[in-house]
Amino acid sequence: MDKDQVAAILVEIGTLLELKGENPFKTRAYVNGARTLEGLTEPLEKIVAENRLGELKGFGEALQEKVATLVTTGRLPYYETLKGSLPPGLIEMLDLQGVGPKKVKKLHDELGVDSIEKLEAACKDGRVAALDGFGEKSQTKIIEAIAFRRQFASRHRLVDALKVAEPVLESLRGHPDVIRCSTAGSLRRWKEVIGDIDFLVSSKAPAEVIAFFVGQPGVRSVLAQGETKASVILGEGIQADLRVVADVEYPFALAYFTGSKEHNIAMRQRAIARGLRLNEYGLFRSTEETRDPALRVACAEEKDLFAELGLPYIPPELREDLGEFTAGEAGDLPRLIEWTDLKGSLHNHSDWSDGRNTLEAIAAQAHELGLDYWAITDHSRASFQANGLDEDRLRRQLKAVAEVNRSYAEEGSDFRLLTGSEVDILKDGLDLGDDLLAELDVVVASLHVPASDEAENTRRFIRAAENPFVHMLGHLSGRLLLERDAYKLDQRAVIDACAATGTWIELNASPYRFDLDWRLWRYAKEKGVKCLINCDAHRLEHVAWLRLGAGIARKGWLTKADVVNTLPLAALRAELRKKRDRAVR
DNA sequence: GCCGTTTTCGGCCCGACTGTTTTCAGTCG
Repeated sequence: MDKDQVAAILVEIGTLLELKGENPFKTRAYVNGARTLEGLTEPLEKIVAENRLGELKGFGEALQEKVATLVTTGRLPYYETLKGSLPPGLIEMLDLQGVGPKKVKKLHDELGVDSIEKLEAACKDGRVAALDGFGEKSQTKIIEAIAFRRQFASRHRLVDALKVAEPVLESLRGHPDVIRCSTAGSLRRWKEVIGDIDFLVSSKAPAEVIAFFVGQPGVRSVLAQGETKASVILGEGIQADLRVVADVEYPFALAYFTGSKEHNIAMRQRAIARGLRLNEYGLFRSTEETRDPALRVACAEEKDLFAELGLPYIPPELREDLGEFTAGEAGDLPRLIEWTDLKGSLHNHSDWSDGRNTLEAIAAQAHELGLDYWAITDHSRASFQANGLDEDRLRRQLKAVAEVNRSYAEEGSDFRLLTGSEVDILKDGLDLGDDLLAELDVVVASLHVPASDEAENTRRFIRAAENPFVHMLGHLSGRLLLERDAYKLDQRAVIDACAATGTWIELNASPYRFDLDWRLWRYAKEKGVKCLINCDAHRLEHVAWLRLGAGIARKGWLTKADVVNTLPLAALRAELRKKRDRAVR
């Protein structure tokens, strides 16, 4: 059983204990343990085998024993007994907005409700409103929550959230009562998948701002509206929360609402260690709960707050409590890549395979945007569903690319299309021969039809990395966010092989992929594996994904020096030759 | 269930909003 499966079970144990009315700190210990496991970059199996679970944060005797049992036997009797003692529908009921463990327990104990369907029925005939502690409004809200859950998923891709958040932010920025404003939460931290959108505003007139916010054109319903905060559902089914604070509180609130929760807890503890108290209203010279302005440590911006706690500014992308405090104290925080450092993309498609646009149109756009180069790496023939190119068509495409480049050269422009292929990794090797690969500027090797066996997939990737003409591996895990899990694959073993062979790894910037996952880049970087931030563009507008991909690279602690496609064309060509030259020697 | 310059017990981050309360519990972030 791998770390994600084990983590999911720990979370479920926590939830089941909550439903049983257990001590909330006990339930939280399980969830904390799960978070720790999810953040691991080395195989859980190895940690268990080496008896090192106890070194993990929040792992005492009970968790060590349970996780070891799960990893070694794939089962856990404690969990099975616990799960068997509660109806499975109760967990699903927790998904409902405004319904938590206490209410589920009461609904189950008093009405025998053990599924969303039965809950809906109980609401419709008024049995819920008649319960102690419930009323008409609770009943109506539950009915609405059930309808909402049916219509919308509660998780959204970053790109979809940005699309609705950015216009609202612009709108807020233009309001006369808004002094400062920002997105916060997981959106600001650039998580690949987000639950809801958070906005923060500073203002002297919160009521006006809140009224303006809930009246935005995209708002389809208002979940809550108070004096300092409001929650709405936007048209696309994404929940958005607004918080309004005084301007003097803004830096503290921004840090607080940006999170992550784990990062905030560490920040708070740093404050406590200095005899201070941190909350969303300020950093106070007090150990008691207070909002006394006289006790507030003055901070004009977030960076001042970090400085008070003995830290350099920590960019939002790094605020996951995954080492930013240790690195910050040591002065080792990386200077993160900016998306404007990127000079082009080395994995893209055209209408020769499954892309939408012609070579000419693609080149014109990339040139116009001020990029230095853009590689055309259409699919190889094995991807017949994508109209993959066989050797003849690829040779013809090389001529067509040369033709486009000639026109830029004649204009005196340095912009160039690069030739290439996204060659399929097949069972017994690559879909194109080495002779032809050697003629291409850029070779991306990707797996599109995985085996069901982890070792087999790992072997195929390692073999591709060993090919001297393969520059990089494409969308390694094969995951599609919110749609499809990663292939069964030992990603760290593949990263090791890339390190050994001088092969690069792509950070596929498609917001459906973001693959390699940001959590693995620090491992790759440690091993000396370089990154390429590639659009995998199939349409002109996908060039915008460079910005998204760079944000994910930032989340993976990458600097400009770690990313090959920050190099200008001549230097890039030199890098592209290195692995091949080494093979020839 | 975890943890320890508050150290083997007694804490565990903390505040806003809602609804059902007549002073607060539940939920959420």
